[in-house]
Amino acid sequence: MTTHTTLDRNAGIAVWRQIMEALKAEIVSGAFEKGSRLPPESELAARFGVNRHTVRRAIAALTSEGILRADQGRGTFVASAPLSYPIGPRTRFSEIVSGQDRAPDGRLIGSAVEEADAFLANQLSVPLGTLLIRVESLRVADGIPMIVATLWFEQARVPNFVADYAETGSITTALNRAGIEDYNRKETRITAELVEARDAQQLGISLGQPVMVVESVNLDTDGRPLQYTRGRVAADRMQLVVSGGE
Amino acid sequence: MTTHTTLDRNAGIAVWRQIMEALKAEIVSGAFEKGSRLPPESELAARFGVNRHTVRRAIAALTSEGILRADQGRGTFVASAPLSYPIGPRTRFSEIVSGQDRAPDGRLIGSAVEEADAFLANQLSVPLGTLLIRVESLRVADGIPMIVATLWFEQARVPNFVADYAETGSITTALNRAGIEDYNRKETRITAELVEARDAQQLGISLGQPVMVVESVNLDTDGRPLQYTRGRVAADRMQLVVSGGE
DNA sequence: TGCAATTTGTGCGTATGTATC
DNA sequence: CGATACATACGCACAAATTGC
Repeated sequence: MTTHTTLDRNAGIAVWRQIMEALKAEIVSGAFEKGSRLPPESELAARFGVNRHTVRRAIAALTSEGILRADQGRGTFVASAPLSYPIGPRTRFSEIVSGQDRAPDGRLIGSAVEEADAFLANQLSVPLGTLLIRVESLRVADGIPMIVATLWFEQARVPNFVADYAETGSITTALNRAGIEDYNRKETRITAELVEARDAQQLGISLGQPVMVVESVNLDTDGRPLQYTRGRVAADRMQLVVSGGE
Repeated sequence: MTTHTTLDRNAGIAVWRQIMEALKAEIVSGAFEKGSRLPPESELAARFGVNRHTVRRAIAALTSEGILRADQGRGTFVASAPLSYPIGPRTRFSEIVSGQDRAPDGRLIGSAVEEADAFLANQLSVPLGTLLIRVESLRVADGIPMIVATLWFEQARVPNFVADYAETGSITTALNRAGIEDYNRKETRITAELVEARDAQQLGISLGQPVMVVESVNLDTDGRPLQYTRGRVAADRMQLVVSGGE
């Protein structure tokens, strides 16, 4: 018995793409580890009830995404599982990405100075109306956009943040230059929404696709709120992982 | 300026479906209120850069979902805007993630015995073909459906689980009766998808809405996998909270 | 070394679905 | 409502690379 996706032939989504998503989902959730061999095409075709060509097209799409690699005569192998993003007190995008052998980058999309409204003032523990720096950034792994994030800082604490971030592409480094040596994740709240038009364009995904919305507050070493972040994560490119082990 | 949705011509997703999702996203995000009239088909066709037939097909699909209604000679109208509950910083369901299996109201939807496929065998560390109990359950809070979950157990370990769960409404209690006194969450993986038709009905949400997919494995006190769960959470009703302290 | 089995890669003909005009 | 062009999916066959005996 097949456990998961039943193929929908009249949904306006090509069968090869449905198979591609199904395979990606299995790889993401750990059914196949990195480097392991996939079942042969003929077997997958039988399992999905389609022609081998159709499976091949799904594999080809995943190959061009760098997720699979096929060797003639040997088999098809998991080249690099889609990124998983472990959430914990020391969550840092660049470390997570480089820890999975990918090249991280942070691109500055835009920035502004604005006054703290009630919500932000509460999140950052500052008086209403405090001047904040708002930064829009796109985080990229191996050239593939992963997260669109909006970050708020108290302007007085990191006056030169925008220039430093634009130069280095790393939030941690930019904060270091402002004299902030370390920080910890306080709490992370996760929900999902349909992607907004602007984010869809930045992430290069279609409208109507879901994104995970990750809200978090970082604390400095004194336990004072330093940064409030609202990230929108491309759901099909990344998986959030919460370790339950303690 | 109109944000131009880029239509992928060779993405394996039919153009009419991309337009359908784009329109749905606009309705969800409140660009059109309930009862308001959509632009005429010719105008939409021009905006998306497609033939009017293609727009008509998108509208037909939305009509069959009950989202739009077309009146000859008058126009196309928003019949029912998908409902959405605002998510605030004080959403209170954080316990459900850490103690997801102790949800106060668990309703048994169905159950079956099936053989472990490759994926489940791997997750549960059992041989391929091992008999598993699959349980479909709906978890409700304050009368509002929150999560549709599918749980798999090795049948030999909990032979009477279904009856016990149906009687008590509690997974923990049902496991206790099978002699399993305690278990721990190994890891939780979170991603987001568009809701499937069956889940949409159970959760009482519209098609096209996102759900958070929460996959987890529970270990018994010996560290052996006991249960694999795949929960679909109504994203607009619930927020997952991860504390940074772990 | 040879040879068979397995697995990916490729070509072609056909039927159906999709989108335009 | 056709007529047309293209993408999608299928079925069959065979070539090329790898592995194991």
